[in-house]
Amino acid sequence: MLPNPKEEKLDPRVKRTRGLILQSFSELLAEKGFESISVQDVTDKAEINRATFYKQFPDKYALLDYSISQMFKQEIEKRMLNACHYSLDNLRNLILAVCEFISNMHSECAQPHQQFESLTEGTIKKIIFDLLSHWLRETNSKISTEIPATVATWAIYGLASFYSHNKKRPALERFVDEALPLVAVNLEQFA
Amino acid sequence: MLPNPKEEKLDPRVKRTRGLILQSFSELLAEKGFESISVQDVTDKAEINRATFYKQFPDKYALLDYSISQMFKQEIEKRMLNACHYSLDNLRNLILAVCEFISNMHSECAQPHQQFESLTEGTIKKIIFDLLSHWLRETNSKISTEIPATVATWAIYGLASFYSHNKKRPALERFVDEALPLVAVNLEQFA
DNA sequence: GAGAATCTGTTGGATAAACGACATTGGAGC
DNA sequence: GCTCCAATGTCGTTTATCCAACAGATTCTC
Repeated sequence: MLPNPKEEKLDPRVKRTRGLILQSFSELLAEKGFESISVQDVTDKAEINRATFYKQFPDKYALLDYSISQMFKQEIEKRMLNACHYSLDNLRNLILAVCEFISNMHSECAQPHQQFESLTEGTIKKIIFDLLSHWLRETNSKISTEIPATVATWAIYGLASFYSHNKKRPALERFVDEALPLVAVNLEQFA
Repeated sequence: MLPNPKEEKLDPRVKRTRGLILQSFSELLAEKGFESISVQDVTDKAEINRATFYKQFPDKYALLDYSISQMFKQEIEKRMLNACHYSLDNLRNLILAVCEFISNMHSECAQPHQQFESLTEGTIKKIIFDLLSHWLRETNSKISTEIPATVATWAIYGLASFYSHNKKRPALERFVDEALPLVAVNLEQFA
């Protein structure tokens, strides 16, 4: 993965511990709201020591961040968006991915409150922004990528949020096709 | 479990490690023969260090013993045979359990050679013998339990082995019903 | 049958996890 | 207000796991 060339050789113990924490955390999220999940709950279910949790994460908010980024990055990798370049089709796939990810998040979590969403929003947008910046810089154009990437990031996230909150969710493909040009217009100079 | 009142409070790390080893070992047994499974194979699949394996088990034969006992004891516990006493019905259930366990072992392992069987035979018989001894001693009869338990153990194992090797396996229930009296006759004095 | 490759069982030193304990915080119930 | 209880975050010590390396044994290959 290009934008994430780290954590290859990681101590197996750390890998194992994080895996157990992530697993039990996501199971707990399916049971109850984030705020009512304690670090105790997580470590009990994961069968690890509470002190070990704090060696891996400062607190449960850091765990939430890490958990969301891992899942979202995994989604990106699965669609091979991390290993490619900017194109209208890839942009379309990215928007699709974000819409589906956020929708799934809402359906898998027991209580996806507004507060929960605002906690995850920044994490997700950061990844979108990094990916878009990577795409745009790759074109070697001399235009600054920061502004266009920012606009596109917020637009994409906003679309996905809107879509996932929509009671009568329209067909996703149609929705994305309708929204795509509005996002792409600011990126055309990189195509 | 009465005949196994040990290993309650075990270091979580040890529990985890053994679990990973057992899991990957049984997966490997489903792929290839015991002799062609190396300690390397097990630790690679389990994602633990090879030195860690040797802290838990002297060699792969010890792992086989441990694995078989764990699975067989679990089967016994599932049928609640460990928490009860001697009766014709319980004896029948025990024979059923042994027959099914050995049959399953043969169907789940890729290459259940004769050599493999002789390695597991002693382990299984030990557990049967201990359980029978436990049952018989519970009756408080003054008769020595050693001889009757030995005879019954070998008979039961022999029946199960015969059954599992039979090409045209008869209905298990019928088979056991036919064999049951021959085993029970030596234990009637404890009923 | 010589050489290469693989597996074995073991070691010493580094590091992560377990454990028990502690002071602090914040909420629930009275 | 108050007490009680549970969760938090931190610490020092002990223990299990990791890792690299080793010599010896076995198997493969040419």
